[in-house]
Amino acid sequence: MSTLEAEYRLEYFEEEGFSRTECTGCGDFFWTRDEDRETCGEPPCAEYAFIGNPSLDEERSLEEMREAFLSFFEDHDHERIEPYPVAANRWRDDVLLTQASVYDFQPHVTSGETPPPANPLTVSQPCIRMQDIDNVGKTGRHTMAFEMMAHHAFNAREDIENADRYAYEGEVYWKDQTVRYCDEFFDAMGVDVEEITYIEDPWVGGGNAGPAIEVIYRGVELATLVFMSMERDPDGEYELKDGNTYSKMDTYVVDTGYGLERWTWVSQGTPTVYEAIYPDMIAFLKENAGIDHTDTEEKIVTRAATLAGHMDIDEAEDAERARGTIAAEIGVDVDELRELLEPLEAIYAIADHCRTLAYMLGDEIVPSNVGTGYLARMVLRRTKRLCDTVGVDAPLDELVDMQAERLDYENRDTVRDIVRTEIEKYRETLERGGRRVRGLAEEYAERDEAIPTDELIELYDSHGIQPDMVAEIAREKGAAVSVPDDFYSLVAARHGEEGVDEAAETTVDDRIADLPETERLYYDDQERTEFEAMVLDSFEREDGGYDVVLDQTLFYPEGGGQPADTGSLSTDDVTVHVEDVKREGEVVVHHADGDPGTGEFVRGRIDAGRRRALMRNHTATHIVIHAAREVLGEHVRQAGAQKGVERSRIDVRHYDRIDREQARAIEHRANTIVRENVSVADEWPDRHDAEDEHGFDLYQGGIPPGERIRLIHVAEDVQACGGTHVARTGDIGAIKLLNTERVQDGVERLAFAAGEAAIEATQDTEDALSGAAEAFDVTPSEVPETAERFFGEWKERGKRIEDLEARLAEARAAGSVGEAVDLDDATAVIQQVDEPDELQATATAIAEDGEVAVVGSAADGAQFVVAVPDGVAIDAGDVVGELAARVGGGGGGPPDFAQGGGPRTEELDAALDEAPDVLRQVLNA
RNA sequence: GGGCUCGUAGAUCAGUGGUAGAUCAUCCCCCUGGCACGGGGAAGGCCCCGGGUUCAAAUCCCGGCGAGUCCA
Repeated sequence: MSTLEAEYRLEYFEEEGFSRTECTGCGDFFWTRDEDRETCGEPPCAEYAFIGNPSLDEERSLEEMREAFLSFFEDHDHERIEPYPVAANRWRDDVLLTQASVYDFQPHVTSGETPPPANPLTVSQPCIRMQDIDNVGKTGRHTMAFEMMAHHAFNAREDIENADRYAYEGEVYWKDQTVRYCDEFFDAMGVDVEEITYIEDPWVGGGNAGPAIEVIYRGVELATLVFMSMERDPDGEYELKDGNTYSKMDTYVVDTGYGLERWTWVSQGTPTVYEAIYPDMIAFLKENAGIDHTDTEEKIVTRAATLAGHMDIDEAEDAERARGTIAAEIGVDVDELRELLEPLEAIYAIADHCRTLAYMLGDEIVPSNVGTGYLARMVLRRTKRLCDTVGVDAPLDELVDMQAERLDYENRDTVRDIVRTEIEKYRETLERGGRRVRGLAEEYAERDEAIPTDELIELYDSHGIQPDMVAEIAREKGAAVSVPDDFYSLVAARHGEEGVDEAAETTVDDRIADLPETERLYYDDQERTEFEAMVLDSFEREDGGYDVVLDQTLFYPEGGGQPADTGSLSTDDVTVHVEDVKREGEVVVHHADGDPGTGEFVRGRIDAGRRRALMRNHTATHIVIHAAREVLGEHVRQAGAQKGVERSRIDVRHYDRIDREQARAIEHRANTIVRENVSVADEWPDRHDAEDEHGFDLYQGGIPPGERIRLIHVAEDVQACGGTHVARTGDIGAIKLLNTERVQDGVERLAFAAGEAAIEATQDTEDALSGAAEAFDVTPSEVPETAERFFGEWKERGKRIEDLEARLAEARAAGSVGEAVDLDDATAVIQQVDEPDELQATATAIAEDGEVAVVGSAADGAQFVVAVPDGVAIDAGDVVGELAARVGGGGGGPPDFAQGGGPRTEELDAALDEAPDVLRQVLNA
């Protein structure tokens, strides 16, 4: 086993006269030019030394600092690239948000499958770290939104077999040059490099690892230099801090991170980072919230922040704990200090959260109850709460827009619209929640009980009501609440074991992996339906079928939401049917119902009708999403799609329901594109050229690996796509939108049919309508009006009948149609009424006349209703129970009105005959 | 992707298997010089839809549709 110590013995350190020292504080090893230095320089071993002491050659704003960094590296042979979206789940499925610049290049670039957009390159990548949400504003140094400035170099070893199998070759630069650049950049920013320490801090993450260096200046970590060069390997020779073993990879990547906010802060030396990066917004918010400090207060705030800056505050709790110490130091009351600082902390957090929201919404994340959308919703609601507590009354969409404007976003109107819609939803949730809590609080206050924890958990988990809101309302209503300290873990416990399904690793069969890449003919001529090929191999499957691999194929394997082709493979002797086709790596595997024989020549024939339908549907999908973007807005993105032969569906992200009018507009637009009969073109450009030209929106259905990608152009729409398409939009014939449904909050599903299926779908609807028209005996266009009239009349008749039944029952009661039985202190009337709906009315009418009613019915089984007027000591329930038992059933009800029955209708007469006895029995009981 | 909650009068919600309710809003009447308030009365329900269990379902079970919410 080897450690990484040797990895840090750089020639550069030697040349520059660095020495390696063990920190007397924490024991970490670090490199420095200052031989007398004893500590690593990072808290808690040292304090921030730049607060109130601007520490670069000049004070810089966020924008100026970013530009200084990027142009420095541009001047040093790096290409500047545009940042990637913060929604990292747009190109990788293992994370939701971009948290570091290197995320941009994982997994395909770092693995060597795809070339980087430039090499070496520099970027300032917006990132979001939700983990820090509680610390923002309080610690003075944490932000949720930040930009990681970086320079990256992608290297591949040349001393290996097939060195050319990677998308980049050779070494651009490695450790020495990376540290040299870092030194030079510090120097360019006016820093005395004697003050810098380079701490050895091996990095491990996401299955990769390597040596890494933290760069510390005046107490703060201003850069991290990571040398990603290892991967997890059970047999690896390096055992690292996570307990796993690692071995060297063929590719090795320079991954650096220079925190833009930190650099800006250090350049200005303000007490908190927020004042350095959001000066305008903080001023605006302070004024809006009416925070106006006297000179004395101002001094206290500044001193407190400065003192806090010198302390090791890494968590919000630290800040709270430090408050006492700071108050004592300044000589003010701790409560007074808190009162002064808390509104400021809220304002800092609002500024940061608004930038986070601008990043998220600007990158087309739509608030939702799932995924990144949920994170956006959480941040937005939290921000709204902060605004309310501190008394900021500017609309949130305006605040977010201030940040979006600063970031120079183009879709600012949509962002504002999303924020407004979302705030409205939140308002409704709060209103609903408030009503609910008030009701609950009154109930418990009345009983003089505390609101139990169970209720609190339910309110939060199912209704999104924060416990502190419950406490507040409960206080108004005089109900007690105590929120347990472990509240959120109780909520988590309620969710039980949330099984993190380890995605079954699709292990490619070794036998298949060894076969050569299948030549894919389906791109060459998308109209072709027959081909010839040689069977390279054929394996029997467990289900009795065969996996057939050919040297070339026209069969499209399932992918990109397009189902596989079906068809047949024939030799002179045998024909087998292909039922499914899958891609295993670069090899296309045909699932057939027989074995054509390894080494045989086969003629392949695909089911042309099916393929053509699929092609129509696939092109139609592109058209529909394009039309949806035009109608609903540029933020609309594909969230999933499934093409079929009969119908297809596409899920799009949108922050509202799609109404009927919009659906019509989308259908109209889509069919216009069909009628224009424009040609559908495909091309295979270099991926980076394509990204430069069309942006990230190319990737509606995920990002494919490789140096070149396939683009499909339909009218103005361009998408990266591996599917098969018709030659011209007119070939689709027609597109019929079948329905829209909401599959999740923020995701609408559009179902549609193309071509023949579109006509059939229309006809089906028409059949339904003309059926209804026929039943009403009116023309189809009169159906809505007629149905409405009928429904109204139907309701009216219902009421009329009810009314008549009541009157009939009264008449029947008055006329004493039934058998009257004299009980000791009351009269009972026993009657048979075979109208099921009139049973109750009759019984009620009799009871209102002061007589005990026993009404039986033979319609729909044997049924009884017994009604007892006030003041008669007969339990109706008992009577019914007894009678119903005689017809093989049961019954019951309150003492004055009971019902029951049973299946044996033939016993009804006998039961009614016995009713007087039963009544007497019950009376005497 | 998973968990939980909800769907009853125009609105807000009660209703634990036995005759569908309250409050507000609406309409009418009374009180007043007029208004607010107050008093009395009326109208307003495919109890989301479809199955099942049961003598009986708004109520219990299953499925669907719609809404909300928490978590990854």
